[in-house]
Amino acid sequence: MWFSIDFNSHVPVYKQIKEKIKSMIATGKLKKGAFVPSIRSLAKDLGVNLNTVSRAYRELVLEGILKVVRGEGYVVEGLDTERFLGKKLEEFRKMVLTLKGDGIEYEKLEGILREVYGGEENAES
Amino acid sequence: MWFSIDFNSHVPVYKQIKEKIKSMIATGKLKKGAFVPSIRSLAKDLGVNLNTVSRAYRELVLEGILKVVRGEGYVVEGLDTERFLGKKLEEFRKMVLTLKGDGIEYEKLEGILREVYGGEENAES
DNA sequence: CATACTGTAATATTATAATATTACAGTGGT
DNA sequence: ACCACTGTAATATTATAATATTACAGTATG
Repeated sequence: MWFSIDFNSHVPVYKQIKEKIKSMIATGKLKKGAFVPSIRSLAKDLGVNLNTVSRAYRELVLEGILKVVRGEGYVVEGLDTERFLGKKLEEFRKMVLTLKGDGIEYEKLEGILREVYGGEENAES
Repeated sequence: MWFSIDFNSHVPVYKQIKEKIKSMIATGKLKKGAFVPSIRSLAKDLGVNLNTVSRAYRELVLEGILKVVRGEGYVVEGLDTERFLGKKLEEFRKMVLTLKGDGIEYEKLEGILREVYGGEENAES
């Protein structure tokens, strides 16, 4: 299995797919030269239509992230990881700004940060 | 002027409106008993259709947040602020989890937190 | 009472995302 | 050659969001 789709999200499925692929390249789970799953198999795994995956892959090709070999599949080309992570951090900053505007205190957010990140650094004992 | 809409967002406009209204109630900018702008005037201000604002208000009534006085307008009823902020924090946690999954370090996020929150506590000198 | 605001209702139209389905074309292994 | 995979293309259908437009109904104020 590969990953999952949030069907309740307002984010279009094809965009979610694109993001996950990028994320997996950024984290090294997908390396340059590797084949991503075939359109049909990924569509089946995710429970979405073939056309939806096709659109995601097609756009990733346009962005230079995948390349296609007809009859064989889609291959990882590369990703500007800096840029990708930069965008993610921009979204984070935007959300923090909104939360601050809603009157949420710094400590509350920092607490959640610690919660998500902490808790495993000394797994023994 | 009231607030603005992000037309590039995948979040539907009527949902953005609902969120902003809730946010303004949560932060006390809109108090119980106050009239929110009329459907037509807000639609004009935001540059959206009357029907879109109408839908937002209608749903806020269903949620018990506004009430309607025919011929007069919509009035703020109330908001479960705890619940509202709780949901926001849940979204925050989700995003942090994703960012962690993307290999972003704790310090990077904490830095942005500080950046957004800091910078005013000692405004003099 | 007329006017100018309110909300409401109904209908048609557009754009986007996603689905369903069928068909065609390239590649590789047997 | 055949078969089982790949990608690709085309078409129709559905759901949702948003728009445009017109019309009706309630309330308040001059």
